[in-house]
Amino acid sequence: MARPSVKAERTEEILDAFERCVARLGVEGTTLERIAEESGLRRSLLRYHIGNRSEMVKALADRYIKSSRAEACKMLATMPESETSAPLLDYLFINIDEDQRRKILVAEALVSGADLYPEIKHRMNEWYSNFVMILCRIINVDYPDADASAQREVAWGLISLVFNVQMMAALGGGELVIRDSRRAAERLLLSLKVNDPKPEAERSFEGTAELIA
Amino acid sequence: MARPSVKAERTEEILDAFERCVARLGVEGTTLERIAEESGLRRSLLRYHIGNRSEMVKALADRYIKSSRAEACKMLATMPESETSAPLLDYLFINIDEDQRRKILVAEALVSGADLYPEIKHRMNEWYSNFVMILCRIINVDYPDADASAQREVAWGLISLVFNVQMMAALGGGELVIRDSRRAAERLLLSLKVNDPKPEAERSFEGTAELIA
DNA sequence: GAATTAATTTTCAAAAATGAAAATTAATTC
DNA sequence: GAATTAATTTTCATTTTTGAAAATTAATTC
Repeated sequence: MARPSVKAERTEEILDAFERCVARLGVEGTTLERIAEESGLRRSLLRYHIGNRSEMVKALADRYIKSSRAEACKMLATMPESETSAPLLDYLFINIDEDQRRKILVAEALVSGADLYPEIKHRMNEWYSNFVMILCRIINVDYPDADASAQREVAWGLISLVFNVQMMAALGGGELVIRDSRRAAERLLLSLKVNDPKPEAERSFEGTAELIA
Repeated sequence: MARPSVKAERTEEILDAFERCVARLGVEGTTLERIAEESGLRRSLLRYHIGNRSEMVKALADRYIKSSRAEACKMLATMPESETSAPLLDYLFINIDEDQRRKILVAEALVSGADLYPEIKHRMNEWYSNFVMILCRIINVDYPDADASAQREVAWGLISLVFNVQMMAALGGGELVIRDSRRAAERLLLSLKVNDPKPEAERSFEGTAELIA
């Protein structure tokens, strides 16, 4: 009855370009004009299809959460029944293509930029919790006897390593850092075996009392 | 012979304000006008005392590197002769005041923003290497038999944890993440004891050959 | 208090970024 | 090919940010 809509495709194209910019320049470093250039579209089309700047950022965060969650579930599905540690480490550190690397940098940028966009804060918190949960589920396969908090500590450590290795890779010297990160992650996973059930030694560095929630 | 110079003091004030802004808003999210407001000075004074925007960023990075190096050395000096692990973890995760927290966020912002300011890239690389070295020296006190690469892996893991805990703390839910981070760091340190000298188990998750530099 | 130099304020211009809407073009149906 | 609706282009105004220099004020020495 009229010209067919391409809003869905354009929206994807625009957000793809936005992601590429954010990975390099951060949320605040990315201007609408730059996104337009990156996507090969006019700036007015960003506005027409998505909206103004803050709506653009919101749309980016929304899409990111959704696709990231889907990706994590897919990853979970590809995990073997046992011996998940090696495939997990490969997934997190080795089998990283340009796309996944960008996704990680975008997550960091969104978290860092959350202060300026309060709506994102909650979304990124949710995203992070979900990621930890997925990791714990995988960790649980190889280390079912480790208690939940121990698994969470290790999961958090893995995430920290993944984030930082990509951030530092931007400074150059990528290969060495990747190798070290993977090894450190390996250490964290193995700590679940060695220290289970928790011996006295593990508590030897315990902090002061007010830290215990 | 003339009005006394206050350039040194003003410069410090301005860069202090700049740091406060960068910790919250990132390098690109910080405008000169905002720095002026934060410091209580006119924008023209930033230019007069330091320079234009890129010179401001360069000055910030320079001062950051210097003071950070001094701080790290001071920390190293306060370490005991033995049993350094607990004080190290306290230093990295527990005894963090607003100032130190800000410093960490600034480091992250500078690393993330290095793409836009090539001059910083090298400086931040240097900074990072120095930090790893200091940590290795401390780690070496308690784990002198662990080989250098193992110490470096653990040091890198500690840095990753420190960075991420502060980044995520901005999203809220700080206490739990701090506790988990400290515990994860503890696991990394302990892995140096358990797996030394490296048993076969430690190599069980070794990646493919092309990773060996 | 005149000279001197530094600091500060004021002011203006230019560029960059965003918001918004009018005008035009394109693809579909009937 | 006329009507219809979506997409695209064009255009303009406004705000923000930055660069730069002139004008003024302040503290010191002689």
